[in-house]
Amino acid sequence: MIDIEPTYKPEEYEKKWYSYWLEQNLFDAPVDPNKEPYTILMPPPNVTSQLHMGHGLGYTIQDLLIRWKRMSGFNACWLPGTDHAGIATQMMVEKQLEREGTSRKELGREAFVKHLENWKEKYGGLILDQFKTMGFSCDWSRLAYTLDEELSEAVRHVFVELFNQGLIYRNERLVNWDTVLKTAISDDEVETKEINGHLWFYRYPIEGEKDSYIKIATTRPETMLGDTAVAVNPEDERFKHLIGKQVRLPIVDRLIPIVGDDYVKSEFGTGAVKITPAHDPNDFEIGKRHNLPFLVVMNDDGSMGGDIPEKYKGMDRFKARKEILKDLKNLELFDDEKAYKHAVPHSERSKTVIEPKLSMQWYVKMKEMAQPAADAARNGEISFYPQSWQKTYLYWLDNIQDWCISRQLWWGHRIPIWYCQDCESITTGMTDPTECSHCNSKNIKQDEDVLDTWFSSWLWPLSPFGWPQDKEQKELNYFNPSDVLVTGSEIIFLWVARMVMANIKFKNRLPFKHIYFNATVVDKKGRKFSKTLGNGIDPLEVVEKHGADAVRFTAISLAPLGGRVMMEVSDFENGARFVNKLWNASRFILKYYDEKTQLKPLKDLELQAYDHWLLSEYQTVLEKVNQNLSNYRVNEAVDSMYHFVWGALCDWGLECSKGNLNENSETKDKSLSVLVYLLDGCLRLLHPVMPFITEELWQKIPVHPDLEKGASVVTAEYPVKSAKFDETQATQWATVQDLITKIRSARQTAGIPPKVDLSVSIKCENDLVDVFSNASQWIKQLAKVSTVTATTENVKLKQSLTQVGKGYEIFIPVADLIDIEAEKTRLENEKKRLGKVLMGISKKMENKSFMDRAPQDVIEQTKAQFQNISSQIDSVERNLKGLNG
RNA sequence: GGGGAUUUAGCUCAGUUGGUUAGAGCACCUGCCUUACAAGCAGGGGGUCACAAGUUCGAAUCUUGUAAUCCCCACCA
Repeated sequence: MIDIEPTYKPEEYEKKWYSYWLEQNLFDAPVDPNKEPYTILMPPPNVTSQLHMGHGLGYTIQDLLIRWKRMSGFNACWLPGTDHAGIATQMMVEKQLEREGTSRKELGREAFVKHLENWKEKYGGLILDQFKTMGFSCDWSRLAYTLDEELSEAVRHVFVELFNQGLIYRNERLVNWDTVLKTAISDDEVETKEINGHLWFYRYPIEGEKDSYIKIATTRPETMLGDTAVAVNPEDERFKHLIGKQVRLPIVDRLIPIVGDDYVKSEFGTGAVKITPAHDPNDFEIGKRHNLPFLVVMNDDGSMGGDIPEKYKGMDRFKARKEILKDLKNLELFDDEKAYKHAVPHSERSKTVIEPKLSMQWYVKMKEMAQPAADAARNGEISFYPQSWQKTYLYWLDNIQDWCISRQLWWGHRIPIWYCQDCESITTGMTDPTECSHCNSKNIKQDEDVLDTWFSSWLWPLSPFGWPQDKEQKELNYFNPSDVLVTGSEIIFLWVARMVMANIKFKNRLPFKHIYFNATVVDKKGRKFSKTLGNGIDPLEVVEKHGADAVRFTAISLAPLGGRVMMEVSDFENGARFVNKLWNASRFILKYYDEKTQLKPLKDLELQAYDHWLLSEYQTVLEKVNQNLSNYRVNEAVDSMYHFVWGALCDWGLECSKGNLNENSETKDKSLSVLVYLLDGCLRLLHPVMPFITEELWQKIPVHPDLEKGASVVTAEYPVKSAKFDETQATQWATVQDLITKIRSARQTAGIPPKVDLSVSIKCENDLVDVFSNASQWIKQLAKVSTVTATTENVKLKQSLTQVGKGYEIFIPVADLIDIEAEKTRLENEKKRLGKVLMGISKKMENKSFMDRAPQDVIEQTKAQFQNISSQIDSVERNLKGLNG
């Protein structure tokens, strides 16, 4: 007897096995030319972040795939790492400083960066430990961090390279300015939100004409301080004559021209637009077209500033909005206010309203790099799961804008550009210069800004593999391209598309072949998890309660391909139940195994019909699982495992075996040979989903002669389909199951107490007589009846419970145990139901076109069905008569 | 405004080239401590497949339209 504790206690096994795996170096994937690599790049989490359910799901899927491929014989490398996450981390630390009553300005750049590094040292490893708790099998020897020396060198290499190729340039443009974080952010970090705002109408007096005005409409009155024109459509009859004239800008008392520009839509608002070139993207373009001055009237923090009336200086932009309106009213220039719903850009990070700001920033030219990245998707070299994301990807690439890569932050890779204070030229290079490369002046100063975090992340497929330092690039050439990228669709542009571009640009090949977008985790009301709502699920809390395997199993079984997945804490009980089931099933099987047990190869055994059925189901599940995993239909793969273990192995396999296991006989060894074989297979099958419990159990089960046993289930062979059963017997057993279910049903619907002894007679077709007779031991056992007789003869039994199956009828004499009337009603209903079905079929068969045009096999099927249903109806009718007489 | 989806049992979803009486999990009802598991076993109820039209011998499945919901992209002041 192999003793297993009555309940599975995850905390007792998880740490133990994880350490064991690490000791045995089972997750490491050194370059091995004799083995085919299978690589997944882990999307690096923010270095200071904590594990949440989103990670829980996405990374569990990756671990599932990696473990599956590792067991399938691949050199599986899951590259782990973390991202310095410029904005997020700096924001976090700045908040901390604020609580401590200081600020980054007060500390100064050097001290602040030092502070951040300490912070990273302190909290940086946390999420990686959490990954270990989840059982993730990353190749920890390759752990990378975007600020590592080698990775930083790759960043610099790329910057210098692109700069030298003229693909990086500096320009003054309108950027998305975050007034809270005081930095520019890229278009992709902006989210537009519908806001219930206002459209305000007011007038500007036309210079030199008494009581003549031009009326404009705006959502942002505060920017009028920086107006340098009013624009109208040149075709607009109402305003044509005004073009070329000037208006006197109220409050600031400045003369500005009225210009004609096609951009203005006559039908919107008043048909006249105030133009603020330094604070609005459209106005910026108009400003350029008409050579208007660019007047900046706002400070970095969103307060008003510049050359404006004293009263507004330093006033917050939203307060200034109200003040301006008040002042316009006082001047009797204000006309009207209308409720107006419009899209307003917000910062993804700080959530504040984005301010378009005129400033000098660094950009990467993208068009040229985007082309091959788009082609790769068009010609199918790179494929998306779900496929529909391809369109989104292509749309973005086809309409790509240049990438603003400079950030006014201190946390990140500092831009390797030096400005000469004397000749004003620019110096860059792989090493920090000491003098200007043009005039040799020592008077040079490095750019204050750092690079966008994604400028290091986009090199993730390359830089962790020693690129570009390693001249031979053995590592990179082995692992790149990786096989699949598993990530969230929200970073398809920020990260995914850019990695494709970088990999093509610098390695002339793709970073990965497949892109799988995992579902977004939301609550039962469809809301995203958020701290403020408090609706999140902490995966670690759930792990503590149910164990990592239960969490992994549940997460995967709930997650469809793409889209959203609703989760609540109670869902994880499902996983816990399955873990418990697997534990107990194993406990049951192994209980009967002792030193006298001799496991035999399956081919040497004379198996029962139910064994063949079990083996057949097992083969089916193996095929399904491997196929579904290949298609990234992970929830379906897990679903079929669950159904095999619970519905086939436990509900039928173990139940059928019960009669055979107690005796010290050949049947016991035979049963155990099959059960241990299947259990071993199930543990391997389930291991990628539930690594801990499967390892604990697998280590305990005896070696089966048909199977190999190694040091760990981590590296055991993943089972694949290979027929080892008799299909005929498997099918016959399915009929026996059907019969057993019908007997059980008859008994329960008639309300016969379980303790009452029943005997069953079966009238059946000739070939079923043997099938049922051979199975009588199990029919008795599972249907809880004392005798079973099967015959082709008509059975004449009065007052019987009856059931009709395909090719057989069941009679259970019950004398006065049943409510005859209730039974009659049941049979009448059954007759009605079958009648309806038969009607449908006969309609089909009477339809001449159906008989003429449908394929032969469909017609045959329909005929057989007709036979079947009619004979069922006959039986029901006969049974009804039996009850009456 | 453009694009991508979704709509099947009370809930979450399968249903892979159109073809037996549309499935699963959870929830619900009933009966059971039957030699692992009451975190269990057994049985059961529940669906005009969003709506409408079309193609077809045959539609949950294909086409078109309608409605509702969700996501992404977009500079109409």
